[in-house]
Amino acid sequence: MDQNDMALRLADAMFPEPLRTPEEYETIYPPRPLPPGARVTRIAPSPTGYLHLGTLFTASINYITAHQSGGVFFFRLEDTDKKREVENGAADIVAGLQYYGLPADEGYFGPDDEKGDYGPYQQSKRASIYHAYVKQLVRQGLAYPCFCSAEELDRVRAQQEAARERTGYYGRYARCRDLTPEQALEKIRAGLPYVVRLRSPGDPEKRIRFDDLIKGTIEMPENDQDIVLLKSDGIPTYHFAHAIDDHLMRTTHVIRGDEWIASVPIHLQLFRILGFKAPKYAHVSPIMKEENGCKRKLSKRKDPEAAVHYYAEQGYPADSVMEYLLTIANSDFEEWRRTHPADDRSAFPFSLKKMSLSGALFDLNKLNDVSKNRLCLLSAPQITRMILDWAEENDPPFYRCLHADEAFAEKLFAIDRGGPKPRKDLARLADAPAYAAYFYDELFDGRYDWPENVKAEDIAAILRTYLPLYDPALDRQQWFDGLKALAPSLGFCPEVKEYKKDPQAWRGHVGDISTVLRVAVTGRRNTPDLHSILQLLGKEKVTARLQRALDKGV
RNA sequence: GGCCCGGUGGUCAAGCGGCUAAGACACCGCCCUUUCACGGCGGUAACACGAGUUCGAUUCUCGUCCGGGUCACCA
Repeated sequence: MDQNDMALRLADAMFPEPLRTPEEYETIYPPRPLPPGARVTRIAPSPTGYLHLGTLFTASINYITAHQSGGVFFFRLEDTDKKREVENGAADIVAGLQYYGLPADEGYFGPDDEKGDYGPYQQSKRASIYHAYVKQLVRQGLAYPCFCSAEELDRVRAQQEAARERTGYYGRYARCRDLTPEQALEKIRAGLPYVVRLRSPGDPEKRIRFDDLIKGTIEMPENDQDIVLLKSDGIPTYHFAHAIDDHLMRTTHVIRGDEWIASVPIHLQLFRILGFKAPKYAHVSPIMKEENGCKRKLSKRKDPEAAVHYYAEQGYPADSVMEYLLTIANSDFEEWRRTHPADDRSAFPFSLKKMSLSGALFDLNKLNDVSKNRLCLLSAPQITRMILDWAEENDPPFYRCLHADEAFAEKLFAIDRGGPKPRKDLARLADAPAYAAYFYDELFDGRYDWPENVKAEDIAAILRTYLPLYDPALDRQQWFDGLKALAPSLGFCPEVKEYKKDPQAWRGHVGDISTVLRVAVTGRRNTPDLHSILQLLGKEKVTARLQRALDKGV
């Protein structure tokens, strides 16, 4: 029996189960009938935790890239590491993408819920596919079983480190590589556990070159590591699954985090050995965080803002988060947004080439600004609905107040909204309680932020004088004219301009009077239009608030 | 340590051999204004360092330094 036959027998011993051939898979998963230029992209998360901001970022870039080219964006679950799996991880990620407006066109949607002709989209269900290809590689002598234990591998690595040599399983360190098929067969029959490794044809003296769509041309040494293809439980490693899946699913553009860039030589090698056309790669820089002067990747464990849940809890609408992410992705997005305030984001001419080469620091200020600019565009019914939904989850007392009279709530959020110059008080829905508290006696904290340029005695005088005067029948102009008329008797100037000419002659101006009233009624110096607030509150409450402020004193 | 990638104001960033080195956020000031806002105007503030190429370097080359990533039966 020659070596070739032995290789076949080894392959059969390793994979005794009935398997399809790679050729069959080629016909089962034919090239996609897509117009030229259409890009097929994917998000392929591992369910090891909740949806991460970085995953969302990468997903949005994949989504846009596919959709702007008339292609397909699909979801593949990389659940090959059972040890690290988190209970509702997959469901959370799927739901999160949906919530942020990035639903996949095809792929995994739930344990028994898939869409598309290129599945299964869950790697744990693709074992026989991987095995078919590994079996072929074993037959060709391009892969072999390795019986080295974790301890042996550790020992070798320690030696390599001590000798200042390159670590890993390659060259003369690839001990199982030289096992004859007979020897391997014997160990398998003896029941020894093993992994399957690639017999790497790479030469580290040679260099490979590839064009990353974001980073440009990159040159690296060829891979000569006999990397693991199949773990001892028969499940593939990321590298191997990537090659098989992205070929069979006909991915044209692999857009992923740049922590993968160092393994591109492995991936390219795999595609070549398998006879697949390699996809185009685009490696996205991570979103960073600054901590005592050091930049580092946003960490799921340490940073609450890494988990996408954080934004929902804080009341940053999905729209705001996506807008912020796009400003990071393509810096000219902001300019586009200014000129197209009402357009859908999908109309923005996104380009991978405009992506930054280095990782951006997460900037809360910027997020707030972006979010304010989005929230101020919403209609009163829209924002009220969002606040209601947010509060129901996150602020029950506030919710109860709003919910008791939703029409009233809508009126209060309608103040100064909808005009050409909308206020920008809200960056998050979580800002709403503080913004609206004074409309509700239950929430009004009764603290007063009196202006320091008005004397306490004047404040008291203003309140006492105005107390019986508020008339809800007056419109804004009449109401304010009334304040002006009242001003001189209190020693205040009715015209600000005149006051400025000779401040010494007055105790203040009409603006100060309205500030005093504002603080007495709301406790705050910063509120929307006072007249509207008084109208909404009504005569009885206004009077009660003025009385209370008077009683409490300054 | 090896291999990659990067380094323009506090942050995000334009820039691709010649510019008083854009713009946005944040901060400060002024103006507008009945208050609060919105808005407008203005200000502080940057090419990591050293060589080289060039008439001329933020821009090209090399080196140094700094930052990040990666070197698993994790993805």
